[in-house]
Amino acid sequence: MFLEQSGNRIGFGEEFKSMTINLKQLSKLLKLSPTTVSRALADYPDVSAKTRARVKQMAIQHGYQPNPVARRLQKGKTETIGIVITPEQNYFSDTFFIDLLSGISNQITRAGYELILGVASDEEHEMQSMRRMVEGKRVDGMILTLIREQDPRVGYLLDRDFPFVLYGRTRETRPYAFVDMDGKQAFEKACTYLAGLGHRRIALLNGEPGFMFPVGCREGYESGLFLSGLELDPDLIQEWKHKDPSQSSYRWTLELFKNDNPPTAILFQTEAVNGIFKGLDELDLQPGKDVAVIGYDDLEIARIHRPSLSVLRPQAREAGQRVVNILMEVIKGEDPGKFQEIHQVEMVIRETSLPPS
Amino acid sequence: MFLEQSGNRIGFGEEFKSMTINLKQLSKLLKLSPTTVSRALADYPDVSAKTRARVKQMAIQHGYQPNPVARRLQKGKTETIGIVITPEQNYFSDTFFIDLLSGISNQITRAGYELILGVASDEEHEMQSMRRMVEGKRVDGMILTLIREQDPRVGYLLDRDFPFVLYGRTRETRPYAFVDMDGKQAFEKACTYLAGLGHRRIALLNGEPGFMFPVGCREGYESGLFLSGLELDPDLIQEWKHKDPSQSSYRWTLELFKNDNPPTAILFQTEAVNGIFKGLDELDLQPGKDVAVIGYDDLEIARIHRPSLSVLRPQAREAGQRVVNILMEVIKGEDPGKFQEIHQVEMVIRETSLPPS
DNA sequence: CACTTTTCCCAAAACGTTTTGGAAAAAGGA
DNA sequence: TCCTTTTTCCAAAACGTTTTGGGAAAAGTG
Repeated sequence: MFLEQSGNRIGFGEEFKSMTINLKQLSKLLKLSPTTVSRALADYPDVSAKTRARVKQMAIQHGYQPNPVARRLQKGKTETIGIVITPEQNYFSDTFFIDLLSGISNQITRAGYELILGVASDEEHEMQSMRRMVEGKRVDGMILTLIREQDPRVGYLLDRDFPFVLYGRTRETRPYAFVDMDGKQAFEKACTYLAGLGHRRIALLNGEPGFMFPVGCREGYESGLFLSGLELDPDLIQEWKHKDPSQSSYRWTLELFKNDNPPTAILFQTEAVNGIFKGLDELDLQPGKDVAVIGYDDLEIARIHRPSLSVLRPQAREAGQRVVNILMEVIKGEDPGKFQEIHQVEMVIRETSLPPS
Repeated sequence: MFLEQSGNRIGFGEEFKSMTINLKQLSKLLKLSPTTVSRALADYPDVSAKTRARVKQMAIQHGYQPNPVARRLQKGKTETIGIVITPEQNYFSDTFFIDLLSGISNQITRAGYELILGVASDEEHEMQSMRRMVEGKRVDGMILTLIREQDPRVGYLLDRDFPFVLYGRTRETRPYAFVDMDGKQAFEKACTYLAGLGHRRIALLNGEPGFMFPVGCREGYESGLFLSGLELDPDLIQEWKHKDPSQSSYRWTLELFKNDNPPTAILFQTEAVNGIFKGLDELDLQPGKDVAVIGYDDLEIARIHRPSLSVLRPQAREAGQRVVNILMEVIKGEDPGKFQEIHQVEMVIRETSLPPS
């Protein structure tokens, strides 16, 4: 018979190698059946307190950890979550995203799950990477970020009833789970704040069209203007491109002040700050002094810049943790429609949001 | 008996669900044994060309993909690679890192493997996350980045003979596999180039001490000075902190020009460019005009800045791919000592590297 | 035709768990 | 004491593959 397994004798100088004990080996050591050992470790009530303690002690002593692959096969779950990121879209210039990822990763680890990562260069590869995970039975659930207004990924996953949670929202009538930042409320707040300071001409540099987030930002901006009794001027609104935030925002800034009646305040995503500040500098305008500015996202640059930048600060880590907790519920079979969270965004007033001069 | 499995009948409106065929089910459809089907798909020579074709066709038709978990259990391999990143160290402000990750991810996918990601907030959690992967038998190999001069992770992995590849190097006498950028050659090249233009006072803002990369940079810098017949002035050398690249580099820049004999050129990592440019701006010095500057890493800011920034450009994607290919060899049992690659770094001359005025 | 070789296929074992469905032993109740 | 209930354990099945070790049929060979 082949039942004898290579033992776990610890030799000299080899303390670390083959620190890998089996359930079978462990049970042999304990003179118990594998069944009992497994159940003891899983705290089943049908194993006596005494043996349970004995098993656990021995397990610790020998550093036993159940082989996750075997467990996954038996349990019929991969205990794995997938996420696909796309560098082209300038994700990583943003400490915000790493915070989100950090929250996601830690919470997944806490649940004993794994996070597998795909890096896709464009929309097509993004889909391809996701399909590999889903159809290849490599994950139990997906996390989606950087959501587009029309996002084929969402339809794909809904069609096959595959568990997922969005960080963000999309235009889709079927119920799905998401965690999103309240961009609308944030921009409304920033806008009314500036108006309250006396600003009458407030410009908005919005995110790239096609994505969902800028939609809310614009809504908040318009609502903020309305609440403050200000009129909307299309000349004061523009979008920047994900591919080159600085370049497009720089050009727009120059454009903006050719206006007969230029703005006294600008709202934008902090990612685009370099271009805007460069543009202002070229026009001999000082941010915070000649023009009030508020950015969305509290990046490092916002804190270290002089004058320091007033910002809207989303809580990325917390959001990441919520995404994971929700995904776990959806995987368990809970109705995804129950989980639709919109998180408030804090405003941090620093030095660039003064009244007009 | 329980051998009967739920069939794979495709109903109306349920085209997508349970697109999940078994090897057993597939073999039943083909009226062949699971053995033969498995071997046919794996191109074993002991299955006739005709049946092989028939099997493959049917497999495609039903979208059969072997369950990776089951395969991993049988093969005794996880087909998974682990990596742990640490946000504190400002990784992600760097498009360089996402390029590296992109190369790694794509190559891993090509090999049919998975990349699992850990995000650790500090050194301790970094180790903890790696131990979970290694001792929990969750990965076949590890990729290490941001290597320290004394790096406990390397000793840990060497001690237990666990396959790994470093992106970078460390002080360790036992042989191990690594892919590294030739920081020494790069800084030497930049330094001699500047000296060739006529610069006599060249400053270096180096990376944080304790990490391995700055060691090579400094060597290259010193060697470049020496080759150009210039003397080393300790006042012209400083380190910045990973925690706040901009802040520390900003302060250093101001300090630097209090010198009686200030530099006419600066070498640094592009990550720190914001602080340096801010400092220069405050001193009314124009980069490229009053002070020549060359950065290490071709970040977006380097290209869009006016004047555009001359840089040293490491090929991150290619390096990532090499790391994975090497790791696969090491996992196969090849001697890690055979794989020690140092990649050349290209210099891109743009507008900030002119002769002294 | 009888023997050997080659071609083609398959049953069973194995990977390391968890779950199922008891069964033996101990305890409780009369 | 005898029956019932509770406690405590375990053998076997199952998860879905790949690998092992043949074995039957077909094809050569003399």
